[in-house]
Amino acid sequence: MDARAKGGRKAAAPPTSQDLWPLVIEFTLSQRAWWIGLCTEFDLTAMQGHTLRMLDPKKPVAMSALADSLVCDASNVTGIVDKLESRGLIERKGAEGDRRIKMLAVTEKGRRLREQLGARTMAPPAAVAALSADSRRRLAEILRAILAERSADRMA
Amino acid sequence: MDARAKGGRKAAAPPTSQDLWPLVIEFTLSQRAWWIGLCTEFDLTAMQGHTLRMLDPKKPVAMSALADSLVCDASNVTGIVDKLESRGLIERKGAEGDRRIKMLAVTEKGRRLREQLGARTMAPPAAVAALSADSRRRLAEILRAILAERSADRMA
DNA sequence: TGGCAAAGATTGAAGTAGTCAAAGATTGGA
DNA sequence: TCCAATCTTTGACTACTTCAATCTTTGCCA
Repeated sequence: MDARAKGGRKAAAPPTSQDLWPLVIEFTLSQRAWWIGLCTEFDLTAMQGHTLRMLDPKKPVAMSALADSLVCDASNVTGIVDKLESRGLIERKGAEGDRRIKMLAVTEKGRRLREQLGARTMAPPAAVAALSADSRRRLAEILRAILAERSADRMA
Repeated sequence: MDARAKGGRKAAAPPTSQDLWPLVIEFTLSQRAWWIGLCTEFDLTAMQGHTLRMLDPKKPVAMSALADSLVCDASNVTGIVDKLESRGLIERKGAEGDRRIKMLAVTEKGRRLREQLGARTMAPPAAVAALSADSRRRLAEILRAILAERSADRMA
C-alpha cells in the first residue's frame, strides 16, 4: 500500500536498491502468515511443517543434523520430533555404527502427508508462472546470490 | 546445494517456474533465521521486532489494528505490547473519541531503537545493490505481483 | 431514554517453541 | 582402563499462540 501511495504506476522508474530491498523484506515477512496457514491446513505447526519439509524420506538424518537444518537448538528438536513421531509421521531409528545417534526416518504415512504439503508449497503463484524465461533466470540468480551472501555471513 | 548438484553452471538454462518457486520458498524460509538473529542483537524477540517495525512513530494505531498487521490474535498483542511498554519503547494512549481504544505510540527511546533496527534491516545485501536498474525494476514488479496475489487469496 | 448487542482490550488456561544448563549413554583415543 | 568428547534427552524458564470468558465503552433503536 505504501508502494502504491508513493506512485504505483504500471512501469515506474526503476527502484533504487534502497527502495527495492524493503520490498523484498516485506515480501519475505509476509510469507510467515502464508506458511502458518498452509501448515495449519495439514494440522501441523509451522515448525512441524519445516521439519517434515527438511526430512528426506529417502535419506534418514540424525537429530543433530536436523537441528542444524532448522537452525535451532538440539534440545528443541527432541520435542518437535516427539510430536511428529506420536502422530506416526516419522520414527526414530538407531544408527548403524553409533548407538548414540537416532536417525529420523519418514514413515509411509509421513511420506504421503509430506508430498501433499510439498505439492501445495511448491505450486507456483500465477505471478511466477507468468514470468518470461529471462525473468525467471534473473530472479533465480538474484535469490541464489543473496542466499550465498547470507550463509557466508552466518559462517563468519 | 541441490541447485549446484543439478548443474549450477554460471548462466544455466532458465529455470522453469516449477524450479524457480522452490528457490523463492527456500529464500524466504531462510530469512527467518536472519530476522531472529538481527532482532536478538537489539534484545528483541522476532515478534517484538515485527511489532516495532509495524508501528509508525508518526501515526499511532489501535491494538486491534496492530493485531491485523501482525496477523495474530488481539489477545496476543496485549502481552507483546506489555513487554515493549515495560522497556519504555512504546506506550498506550487513550484514543480521542473512543475510550475503549488504546492507541500505541512509539516513544523517543523506541523511535531511536526502531531506526537502528530499520537501518540494519533495510541495508541491501551486496547482491541487491549490484543489480542493474532493469533487474531491480523487474524484481520489484514480480514481488509486488506475488504480494498482491497472496493478499487477494487471504481476502477470499 | 433505557436497554442491549457489538466492539475493543484484557485475562486465564492450555499447548507449542525457544534457550540454556545439566545429565545419561556411548564412543574413541591416550 | 580412563577420560574427554559427542549425541540426545530432561528440566526450568520465558515467549508466543489460540480460544473462551470478562470488562468497559459505544451506538443503535424501540
